[in-house]
Amino acid sequence: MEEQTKAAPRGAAAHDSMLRGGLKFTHLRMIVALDEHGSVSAAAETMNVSQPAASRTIAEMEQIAGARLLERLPRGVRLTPYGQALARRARSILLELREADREISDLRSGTGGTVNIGAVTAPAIDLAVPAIRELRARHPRLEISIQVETSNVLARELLASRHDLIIARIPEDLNPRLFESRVIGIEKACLIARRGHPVLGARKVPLEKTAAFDWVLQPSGSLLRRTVEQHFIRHDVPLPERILNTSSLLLTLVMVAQSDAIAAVSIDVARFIRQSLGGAIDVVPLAFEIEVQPYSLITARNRTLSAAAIMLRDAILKRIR
DNA sequence: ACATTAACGCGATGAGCCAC
DNA sequence: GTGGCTCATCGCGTTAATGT
Repeated sequence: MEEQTKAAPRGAAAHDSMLRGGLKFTHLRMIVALDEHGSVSAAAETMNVSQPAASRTIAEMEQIAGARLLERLPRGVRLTPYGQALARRARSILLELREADREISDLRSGTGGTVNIGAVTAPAIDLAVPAIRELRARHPRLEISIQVETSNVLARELLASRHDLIIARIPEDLNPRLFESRVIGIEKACLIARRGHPVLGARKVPLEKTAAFDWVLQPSGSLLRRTVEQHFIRHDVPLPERILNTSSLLLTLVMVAQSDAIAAVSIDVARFIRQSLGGAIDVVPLAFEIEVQPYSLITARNRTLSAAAIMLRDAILKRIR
């Protein structure tokens, strides 16, 4: 009986040393700053305290955690696996607090909420914009921000809590477990050129004919670009040599309209351009289709969406059913 | 060069006491 | 019971000295 009462507490109660030990907001900010800067003095500077104060904060954290959180190196410090675990959790707690801050601020200001969405170009035009239009009609005071970028950029922005949700693909170099995603659309791409472009004479333009011209492509490593490059490799055609890298659709269109440059864009984008620009730009007819990996509606795992973000997500999902 | 430790200062807080 | 005052304590910051 005596042994029983002396035994370590079980379940959740066995893992509350952080709470009982008095882990503070400052500690969370410090471990994140240490992870980002790799030095106590740099972390201290970002938190506007002296370096010894930071050192004492670290000692407190290690005392509370009951584990060594940092390796002291000749130049700076490095987080131990314990430190990394705490930093990861601390980041998520701080992000949640930021979200709570935003939600309270929305409620106080009576704006009806804010929502930040990111999307790659095609679904931005085809899905995000119509969903936003619909939402705005129902909730005119809702503040909505949209960023159009490549999946690489958007996924990182999502993890940094700068977006509530994105329509993109999870980049190969990021852990898919960090996200919750649902495939919502396939994307086909095509090549575009200005009306009257030399390649447009043929019924089916062979790829090798296009390689000699300037190209406008998304930055290296982006999915659309990789897909296009794979077509060149598969058809045994040397890759274009003169490439302008940009993720800006506007710049792409200007380049294509004002020069002999060829660009790769999604079919949805091309359709929109043809309708809107009065035929200044044409689709290059190819003998094959360019299929890009499907895109998904992606949110950060373990992050609760605000009411405004849920409304936008539902408006998007409604359009694909 | 960078981290830790020691000594100290300052402001916030709570306990104890007293007057009203 | 309430408000005002004093004082001890605590938390958290600093600088200076010391260690790696």
